[in-house]
Amino acid sequence: MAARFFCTVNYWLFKSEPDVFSFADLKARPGGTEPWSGVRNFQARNYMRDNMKVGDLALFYHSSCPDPGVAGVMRIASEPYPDPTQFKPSDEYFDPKATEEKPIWILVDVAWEKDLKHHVGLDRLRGEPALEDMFILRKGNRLSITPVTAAEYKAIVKLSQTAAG
DNA sequence: GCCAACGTTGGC
DNA sequence: GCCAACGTTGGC
Repeated sequence: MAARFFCTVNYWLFKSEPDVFSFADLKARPGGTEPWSGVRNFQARNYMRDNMKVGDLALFYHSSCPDPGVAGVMRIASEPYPDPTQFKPSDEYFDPKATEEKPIWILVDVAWEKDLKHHVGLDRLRGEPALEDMFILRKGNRLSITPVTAAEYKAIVKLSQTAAG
């Protein structure tokens, strides 16, 4: 085998309500990059703070909308750093318990990576045997950021290559 | 708008 | 540390 760095890529899934921030919105940002602000759940924060690496790939999932499902692929584009919205009293994500010295909420920048040929709807995710253990398909799951296995990621990209039907 | 399910808060 | 109450999420 040729010498190379052993560098594993991890896979993730990020939920967003497309009315608030969609995959198309991300793509339209300068450089296709956006700080993923507003996460106010400790488990989701910990994934960003402790487990993500620059270059990891993430599925962009549209939730709470007429056609929930995976809309595209993005890439983790920064190390974790404090979410600036926690410090701004005027911001809807302001947290009075957070200080610049002791921030509570952490984010990463994400960047548009690639479009998928077809949106992969929730019904198709649920119908795919390779995804039966997928985190977001488990009953009651509400986490906005979840890990995805390489096999799950591949299965979803494969589904995206064909239209629903 | 409904409701199941879950995370967080706060009284004790 | 328990647990009831509350707020939020997200599919339908």
